[in-house]
Amino acid sequence: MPAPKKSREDVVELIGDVFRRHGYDGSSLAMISEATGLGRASLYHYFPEGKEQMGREVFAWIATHVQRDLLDPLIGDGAPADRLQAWTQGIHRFYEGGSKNCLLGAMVLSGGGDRYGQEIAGTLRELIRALIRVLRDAGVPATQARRRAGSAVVVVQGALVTARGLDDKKIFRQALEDLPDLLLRPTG
Amino acid sequence: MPAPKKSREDVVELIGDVFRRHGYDGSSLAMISEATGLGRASLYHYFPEGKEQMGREVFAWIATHVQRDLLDPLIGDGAPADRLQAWTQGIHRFYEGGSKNCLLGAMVLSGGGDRYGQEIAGTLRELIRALIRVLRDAGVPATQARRRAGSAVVVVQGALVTARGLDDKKIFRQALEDLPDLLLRPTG
DNA sequence: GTCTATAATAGGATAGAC
DNA sequence: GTCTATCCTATTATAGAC
Repeated sequence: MPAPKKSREDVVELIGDVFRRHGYDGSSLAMISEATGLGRASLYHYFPEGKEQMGREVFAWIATHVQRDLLDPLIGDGAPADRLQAWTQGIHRFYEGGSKNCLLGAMVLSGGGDRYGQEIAGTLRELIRALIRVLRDAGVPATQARRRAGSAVVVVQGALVTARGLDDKKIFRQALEDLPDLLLRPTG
Repeated sequence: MPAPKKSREDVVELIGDVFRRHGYDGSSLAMISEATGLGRASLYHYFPEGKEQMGREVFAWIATHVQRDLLDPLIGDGAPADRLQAWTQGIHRFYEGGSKNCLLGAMVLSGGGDRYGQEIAGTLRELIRALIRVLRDAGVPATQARRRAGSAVVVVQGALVTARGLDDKKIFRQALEDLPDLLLRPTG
């Protein structure tokens, strides 16, 4: 096996997986070293500013992938219901059916919130804005659209935490399944 | 000021607040010492087994308070809608309108999950069971009741994480407000 | 770019005086 | 029950050889 030769992006993704599982404070360089297959020295070669730089790059990675897998499908010009469907499918893939934690959520609750609060809030807000647009396109009144867009993000976050807390992915699948109907239900 | 004399329960609650904010791994004895006003030595006097014992007692504290503030209102014998209302109000108080994190959620994502996974899952499951009963009492069919009870917990968890991620408590209040109608909506 | 060694620090935990 | 001092370990981070 001729050393699979990981790209920098591969490494960043692997580091992100460690942060997801153990939070920021809970992730030691030893774990990161093992997960990436890189020795400590190599890690500092790639990331001279250490753990904090790793965190920054992981967030950059997340931002581009949220854009591609979650935001782009929402912003397309198909029917609103189809776009929402594409979005929930994107989420399903993104979090591997609930087995992967949300990095943003993990960071918020584990020491990353103080350090990366701006990035976290920014990504969440972008997502909410895209959802508002979809709901508006579907004819949902502005106030309701804002409210429901917020609760969509709430459900995704909650489903990931709860699935992990209960060690049961079904709850994640179901919450996701119910989401489009919930968002597009007639206003009353 | 004659040293307000904290009871053991007060101390445990204060420690819980530290865990909430910083997660398990993120909470150092220095933080705990400052939050409680007790020196390291005193902490070990009260908790000879150290941080892990603190974690255990915090979970015990949570269990009794979840019981009193969240489960008891749900289990009463009033109308289902009233019981749900009492529950959401309990949650609102419990988390101080979204400014306090969920300890279970924080633990899941910050090193506590490995140590206290059983306690976390147990508390969540109790809550879901109580919710199922309420929904059944309201005439919701069993399958739907299970599903919705799960999603109620999902919403609460998600609202707390998201409120913190966005640093915006409004999203928590709204999610909570919408919850009873969502749970009791006609099955379709 | 990776290895070995090592510094420097923080964190958890203990001992003994009072 | 609290204080001071201390130990041990893990962790972050750096230096220098190859």
